[in-house]
Amino acid sequence: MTENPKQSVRGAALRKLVLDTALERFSRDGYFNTSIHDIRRQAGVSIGSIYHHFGNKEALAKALYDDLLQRMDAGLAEVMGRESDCRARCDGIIAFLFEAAIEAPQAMRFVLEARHREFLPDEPPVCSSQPFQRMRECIEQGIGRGEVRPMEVPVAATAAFGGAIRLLHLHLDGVLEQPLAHYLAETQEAAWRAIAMTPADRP
Amino acid sequence: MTENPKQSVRGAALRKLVLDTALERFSRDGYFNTSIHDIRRQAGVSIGSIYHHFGNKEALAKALYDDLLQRMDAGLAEVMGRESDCRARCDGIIAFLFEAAIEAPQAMRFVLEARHREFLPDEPPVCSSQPFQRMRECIEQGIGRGEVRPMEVPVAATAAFGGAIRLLHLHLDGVLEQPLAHYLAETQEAAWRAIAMTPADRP
DNA sequence: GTCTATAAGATGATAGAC
DNA sequence: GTCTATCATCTTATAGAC
Repeated sequence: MTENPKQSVRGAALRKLVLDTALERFSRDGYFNTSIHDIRRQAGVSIGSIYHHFGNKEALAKALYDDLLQRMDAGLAEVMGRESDCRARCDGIIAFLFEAAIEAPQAMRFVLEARHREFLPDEPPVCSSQPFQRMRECIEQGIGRGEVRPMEVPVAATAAFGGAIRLLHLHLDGVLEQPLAHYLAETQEAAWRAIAMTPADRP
Repeated sequence: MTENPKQSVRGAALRKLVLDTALERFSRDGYFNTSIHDIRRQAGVSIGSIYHHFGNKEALAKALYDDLLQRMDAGLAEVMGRESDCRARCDGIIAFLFEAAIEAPQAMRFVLEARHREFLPDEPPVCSSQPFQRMRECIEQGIGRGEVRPMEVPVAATAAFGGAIRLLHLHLDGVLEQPLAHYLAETQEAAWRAIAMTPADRP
């Protein structure tokens, strides 16, 4: 049985195809419910090619994970470069997360929902990854500049983005009545109120 | 090889022992990294007993899940009965979640972090479960009474509890510098500010 | 680099004695 | 109700031809 007729897909393109297929299956069924043979079948390539490019299943997941985290980080970096004050940055970050969840729900699901500890045991928790660290830095700067109330940084960071992330989960779980974008402005406003320095907070 | 010498643990006690063991392993290694044989070995019972009491692995996970959700819901119900105004209820709910995460981290990890969809495919998402619905109701009532700003309910609910839940994740991932309790008051305050009706919001 | 066929091991589940 | 022994299947991974 020929898997990849005339080997029309080869090299880097084959690698990309396998990654895309893995993302779809991992995000839909989970890492453990997806066998290498599932990916092989759906991608229409041979199991030998998959092992040639990635070595083993865990390394395939890790390649995917690194790729997605890097793309997410690039998006956040862009926001941080574009905006300068803390409110605008928080708004931009939340808007970016929403857009990403709308346009690339599978990627978002894999980054946000997957329990990476269970299949990438040597990986630090997601919350220690670059994108999440960037969010924390944004808030830390905001505190330093007096735009955000003085608070413990983990509290401020989770207060700022926890609501949005939680709403992202609801969206990905398909339990929201309205499209995600409908909730954007209110989510940004609530996030900022949670941490904003108000006149009454000044000493 | 005798597993349960003289069958000292039997009936309901055996069932409980299996559930406790399953919780520890599922929460530490994940559902898919835990085999029935692992649970059998650690609990010191026979595989036959496990299948007698639960039928299959998925049903074991479901029994555990239902049990934990019910306990969590009971805790939230207690808070709702004790407090009447929305701010006190939100504070109480967050305090309860923190206490539960401190005293029963394995249970919290299984309820909050596990991807139940992947091993309980017929179960609705956690966010639709009783405890989470209760939180949403609390906020909805707060809006109705004018204690919370008029907002989309999903936004208000995630804004109120998303930060706390996110911080719980950080705690369970072991990335917080301080003990969780240290962050309680600030988390409650930030949660309330995110949704509170202020004089300036009144028309 | 890609392919097919196969190996080696683990897993969920069952049968049947006590 | 609990036990041991065993099964059938699936999974990851490798070998070796092209």
